[in-house]
Amino acid sequence: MLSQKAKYALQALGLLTARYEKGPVLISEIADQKKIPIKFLENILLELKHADILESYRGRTGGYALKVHPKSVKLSQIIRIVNGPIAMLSCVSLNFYKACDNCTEQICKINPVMAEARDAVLKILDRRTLADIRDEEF
Amino acid sequence: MLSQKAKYALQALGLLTARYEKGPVLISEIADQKKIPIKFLENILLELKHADILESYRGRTGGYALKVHPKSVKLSQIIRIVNGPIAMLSCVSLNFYKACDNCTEQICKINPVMAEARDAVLKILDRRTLADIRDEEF
DNA sequence: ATAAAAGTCTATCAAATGACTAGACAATAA
DNA sequence: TTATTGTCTAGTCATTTGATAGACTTTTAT
Repeated sequence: MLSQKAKYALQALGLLTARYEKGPVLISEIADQKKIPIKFLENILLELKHADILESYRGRTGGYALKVHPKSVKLSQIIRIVNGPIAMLSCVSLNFYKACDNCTEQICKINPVMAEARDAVLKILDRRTLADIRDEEF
Repeated sequence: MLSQKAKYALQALGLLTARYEKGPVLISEIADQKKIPIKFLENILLELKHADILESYRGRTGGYALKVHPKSVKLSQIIRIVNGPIAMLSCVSLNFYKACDNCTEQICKINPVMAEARDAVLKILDRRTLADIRDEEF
């Protein structure tokens, strides 16, 4: 399951995508609309900024905005930033690989199944972008 | 990511599948072979017994054995027992559904993507059974 | 200038979860 | 009848997660 943080991140990005190229949005506005604790949201947005997904402006007319085109950001990328590995086992992770420490056997039958599962999810999450979770406008 | 517990469960089941219809296997033997802390493994096997996947025998010739045919146990089933939901969001879970509490919008764009992702994993995990992760024999 | 408004950053906290352990108990076969 | 095996409840300990506090910096409107 995705963490609450990851869910919040996706919700915030849905809003920011709808506002793409329409000027920065206040953290407080996002927090209000999406019912996210504001200080928690601050951390999340900052992390996404550090990952070059968002850009921010300070001062009176400040706020957050998408830094790149919505279609250029895969959902898999977002999830990796705010939630970590997508694979079910680290020994099968493409971006966070780590060998199993108790896997004595050369031939593990679990590994290939989990690799299949990983590919199946990635087939979805690599094809879907921020544009796909963009908030409807009113 | 699957918990350590889930990983241990799958490893233990790989061994028990190889021993299917060959009499009960000691917890201590499984723990040794798979390098799993024995008391932790006890809990896991007990849980799988309560879920009717395993059966156990006490006393001198005791131990654990698969209760049903390996091909009749889907990996998705095991994961749900020892790890919980397979879906990335509870609002998209088939077996552990729970509505989002901060989802004010009628139309959530995240939900359908996560449903797709869930279906993609399940396509693998519903088709694979214990027979697919059965330990090789020597 | 300067005050108000915005994001930045570090630190902290409580609660939940995860991984594991202890130990008394119950059943069974030799 | 006793050694061996599983049963079960409870507890510990470390880590992660979700959330908060508050001082600080930057920016803009006046």
